[in-house]
Amino acid sequence: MKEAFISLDENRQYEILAAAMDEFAEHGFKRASTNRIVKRAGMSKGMLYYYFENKQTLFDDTLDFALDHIESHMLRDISTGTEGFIERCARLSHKKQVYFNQYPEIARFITSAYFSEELDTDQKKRRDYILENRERIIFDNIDLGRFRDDIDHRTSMKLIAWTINGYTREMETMMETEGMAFDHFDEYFEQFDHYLAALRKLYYKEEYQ
Amino acid sequence: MKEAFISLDENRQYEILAAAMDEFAEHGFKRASTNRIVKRAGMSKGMLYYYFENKQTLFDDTLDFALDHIESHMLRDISTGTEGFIERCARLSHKKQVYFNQYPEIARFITSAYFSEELDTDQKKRRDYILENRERIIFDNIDLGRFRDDIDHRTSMKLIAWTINGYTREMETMMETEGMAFDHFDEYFEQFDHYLAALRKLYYKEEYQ
DNA sequence: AATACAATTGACCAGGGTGGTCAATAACAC
DNA sequence: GTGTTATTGACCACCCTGGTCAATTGTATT
Repeated sequence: MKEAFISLDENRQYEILAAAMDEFAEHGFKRASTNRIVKRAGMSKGMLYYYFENKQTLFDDTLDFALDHIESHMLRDISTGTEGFIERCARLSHKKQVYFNQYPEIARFITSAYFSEELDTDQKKRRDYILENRERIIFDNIDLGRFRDDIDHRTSMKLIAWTINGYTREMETMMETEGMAFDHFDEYFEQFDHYLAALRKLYYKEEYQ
Repeated sequence: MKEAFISLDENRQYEILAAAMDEFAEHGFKRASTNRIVKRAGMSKGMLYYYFENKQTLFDDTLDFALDHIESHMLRDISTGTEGFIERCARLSHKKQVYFNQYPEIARFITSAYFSEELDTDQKKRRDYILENRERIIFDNIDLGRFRDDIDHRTSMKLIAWTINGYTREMETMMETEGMAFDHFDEYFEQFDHYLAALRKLYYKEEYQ
């Protein structure tokens, strides 16, 4: 990341990094092609090496950017006030959904990096640290009293988490394959509320439904 | 697929097709390497072209084999006697789980082919037909009377399907990353039964729990 | 207009991988 | 020994790779 790149317009910076993220996500580091990256970004080969030292540092800088971005955009404002587990799950899922919808390149890139063996030790550490934050926060400060008592609380939480993840996953694939328009977005939130109400009826005591 | 390949030992046939499936799954048709395939299969370059016309027909034959295999191994014996939706979902998930565990190469290959744009029209049709069979069968002949009536049956079915898929997905990734041993397999089935009992308590009338 | 410097291009390089071929063997049967 | 089949891997022309760099264009300052 040379000064030439840093002094670039922020939108242009993102376009270039997005091109790199798409290519790395699709092919991994080794088989990613710098030629395809410059084609995706709409620039000449020379510019890439005017902006970055080489392919490796391009990848490193891109990963740094993506992890920073996730930390500052998706994981901030996740306050942990006491709430029911259903509400907690819904909130986190929704946050993730919105973020992944707004920055699909970053989502794809990080997802592929999550399973990649091509990262060095430091990169793996940082990736794991950031992505496990979400796991840590999900069980913090939960009002367990809302659960019905004839089912083990841990069991309830597992089942609820799977259910909500399943719903958001189905929405993701629907949006990917059909290119969900904005008018369906309201429908999506209505549906979500409907299912959450059902979950409360299933898992909560009457007074918390 | 020349006679030379057909007259081969069945196990050896599978080894070679498995090598091809792994390579195609990982890189797609275009970027898959015949050199890596022969290396994976432990044979010389010449043999591949002694067995198959060229890369394209190798892919076609491999896809045909995989689809046939799924149809005859995973989708047979799915009788549709009347049963509860939880039991139906569990049975199908279990069948899929066992099959994908036994033939992981086929699972990976078909999964990647499912999102591939490199298939021709006929191949896409056949793939869609076979894979949608599972979707069709899942709602057939369900004893809806078991559901509690204060929650819409369709809602219940959606929620249950998401839950069970979430569970099996978690097991799959656990097995992939940690290399689940056989002694954990019993534990897995115990857990599964435990969660199914909870689901029955949540979604069924008392007399069906 | 002239100069200086930054931004930008794409032809070019050596090296490596590609799908596919084929003459040379090895293995086996008779 | 002979004929047939199984098997090898060096080899081909071609394409793409990461990276370079002389040449060109753009822009601001004098």
